[in-house]
Amino acid sequence: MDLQEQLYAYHAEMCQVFAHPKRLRIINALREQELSVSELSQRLHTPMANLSQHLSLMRQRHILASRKEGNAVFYRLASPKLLLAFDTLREILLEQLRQDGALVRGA
Amino acid sequence: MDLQEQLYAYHAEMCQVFAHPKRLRIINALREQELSVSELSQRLHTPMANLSQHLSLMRQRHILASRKEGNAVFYRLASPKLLLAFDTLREILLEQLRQDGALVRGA
DNA sequence: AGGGTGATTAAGAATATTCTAAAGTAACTA
DNA sequence: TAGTTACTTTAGAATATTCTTAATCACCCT
Repeated sequence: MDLQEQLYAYHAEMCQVFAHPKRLRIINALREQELSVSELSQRLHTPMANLSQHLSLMRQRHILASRKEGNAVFYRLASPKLLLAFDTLREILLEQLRQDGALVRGA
Repeated sequence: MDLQEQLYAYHAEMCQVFAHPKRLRIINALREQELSVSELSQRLHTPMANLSQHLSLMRQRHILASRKEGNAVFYRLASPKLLLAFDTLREILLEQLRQDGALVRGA
């Protein structure tokens, strides 16, 4: 595999993180503050085992970073630029929905 | 499913488009000009049948638009903002690779 | 050491994605 | 109209993702 392809492969792996609603919700929840797994579990109404798998994936891909305190583990966004990409895509999405005359009014 | 969840689901569907290296290459190839399927096929060294499936997915998700001329079909990016998101993510990626001391120098 | 809490890991079933090969469609050309 | 080109669609096998349940790990406390 040449360098360009390698880069595209990494790029795609990174984007995979965004390709699941639950992971997007995690990112959004961590927008302003770090949270522990159990706090996330409460906010997102999601079992810890499941969350833990998503979080681990996101950490592997360097989208999230974590720190341990006692026996709680706190996760945070690894890069604030992520939110720029996140928000840009959401903007495009909202434009599309508006154009399609779709289900969403004032979202 | 409530509205917020619906939005996250759409958002994730959209991001899925970026979660495959071949689709990222397609987007990059269409950065400055529209291209026909056979032109893409040559540039990306990918069979048309396979390309066609990726293109169709991307059109469904409103990432690409197409136009027919004779019996050629030309595809183009649906929104220039896509490139902003694309490039932002690639920047983050390159920063990571640099930090990791990883394989890539001057990419 | 033993028990409790918070988090991770493993196993496995259900589902989704991706590719190849073959068949099908649409527009051009002789 | 028959053949050709450009593209799309279908079918199906290989692979990957996601979730649930149960087991395990790490840290704290008495």
